[in-house]
Amino acid sequence: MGIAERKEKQKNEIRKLILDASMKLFVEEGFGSVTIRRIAELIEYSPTTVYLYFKDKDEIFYALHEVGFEKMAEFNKNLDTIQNPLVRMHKMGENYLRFGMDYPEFYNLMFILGEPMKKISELGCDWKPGDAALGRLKETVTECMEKGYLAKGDPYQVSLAVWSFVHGLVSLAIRQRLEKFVPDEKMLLPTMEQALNWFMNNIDITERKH
Amino acid sequence: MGIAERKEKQKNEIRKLILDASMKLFVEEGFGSVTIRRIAELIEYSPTTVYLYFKDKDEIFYALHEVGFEKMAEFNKNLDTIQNPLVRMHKMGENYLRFGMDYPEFYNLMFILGEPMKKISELGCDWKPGDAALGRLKETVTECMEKGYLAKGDPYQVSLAVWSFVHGLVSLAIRQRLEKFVPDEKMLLPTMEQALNWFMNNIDITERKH
DNA sequence: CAAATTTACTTAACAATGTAAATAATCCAA
DNA sequence: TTGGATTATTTACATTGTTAAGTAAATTTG
Repeated sequence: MGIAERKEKQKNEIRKLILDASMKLFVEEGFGSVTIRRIAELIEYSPTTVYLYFKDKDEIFYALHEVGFEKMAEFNKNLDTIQNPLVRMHKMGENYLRFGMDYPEFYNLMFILGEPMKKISELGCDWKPGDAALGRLKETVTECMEKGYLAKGDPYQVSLAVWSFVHGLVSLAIRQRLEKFVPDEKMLLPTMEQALNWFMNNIDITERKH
Repeated sequence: MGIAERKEKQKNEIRKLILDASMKLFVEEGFGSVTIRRIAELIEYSPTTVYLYFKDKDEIFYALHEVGFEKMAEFNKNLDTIQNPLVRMHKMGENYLRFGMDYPEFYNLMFILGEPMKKISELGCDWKPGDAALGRLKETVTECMEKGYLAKGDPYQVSLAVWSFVHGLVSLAIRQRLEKFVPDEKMLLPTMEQALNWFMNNIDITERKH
């Protein structure tokens, strides 16, 4: 069926057009500027055409949020060579902080906004990108426990805690809740990294000397 | 000037009418249902009248967000009798988690949404409610350090870390990022409390035995 | 090859939204 | 009572997401 195949291909091409336009708006002007009409304008179709390729706007945001996870994965390429699981975990946290501060709009979409999640819950499927990301953290946590860097326990629980910690830092920062406490914007990331250091020092049982 | 005084009083009465209506909509139907037109409908004025008492919608949300902080303060009334600063801090965290899960819409407004913060940054003033809340945490942290429960260090830094941790938990939970990992909704708060326990155990230097 | 049908797209429209400008009603002092 | 100030409303604009109806072209069918 070369014919149905080409059809499918063309459909995907326009889908990609739409996503590229959405991405351009998203990256250059932020979440709020991604409107159906501006997307349509960019791809030179009528607004309603967009609805022939995506059920609604949330579906577009879901797609963008997946791209965000790919971008985040790039930040984590520097982890491969790190042998020590605790050092790797620390670096993972630093990457997370840096990603969030470098791409706040993406971070927003991935971990804060409701739009991508709506897609998931109505489709009944699960949050694959998030699951994969937390899975990688869990592996490292498990290794840390095995090698005696972290107290033995439920790696899932600890992963959740670590994630919550860095997410808390990033989300407070990018939602302007730290402005009063860290007035100098230049000091924001350093302060967060320092907090991460403190955290890592506290959970590392090999560092405990009192 | 009994006359100008009454004028002022009447003005405040209508302001209160508007805020009460906004609160009703906010509490009963959520953030998205607080629209100028529905507020006007409730108070039986025309929509534009609202603008005679509030510059814009964000100003209303700023007022609501302050009420949220008052509500949160009520949750913390059980702290007064707790002597041990570390136990108090732990309870503070539990209260925070419970408040966030009990009033996700308020939490949203207070710690996630941009609207109330916009008011602040354009007015150039600072985030008083947030400042006060973190201040109380800082006091407790300081006391913990003085009494040897926490390693000595910058209490501000540690407060930020503690806050980030609980905020991370709550915000991930109420923004549906934990659904995949904690499928049973009933287990959400217990899981978060367990994470808090783990956290507290790790930072408490009196508990360290290996 | 002609007719019927499906596909791809557009136009028009609806129902909201926040908000500004113009207009009307009300109130109070002179 | 009159006239200026205050307060409220009417009207309007520019957006938004999204649906329904219409159209033209491509494709399938007879």
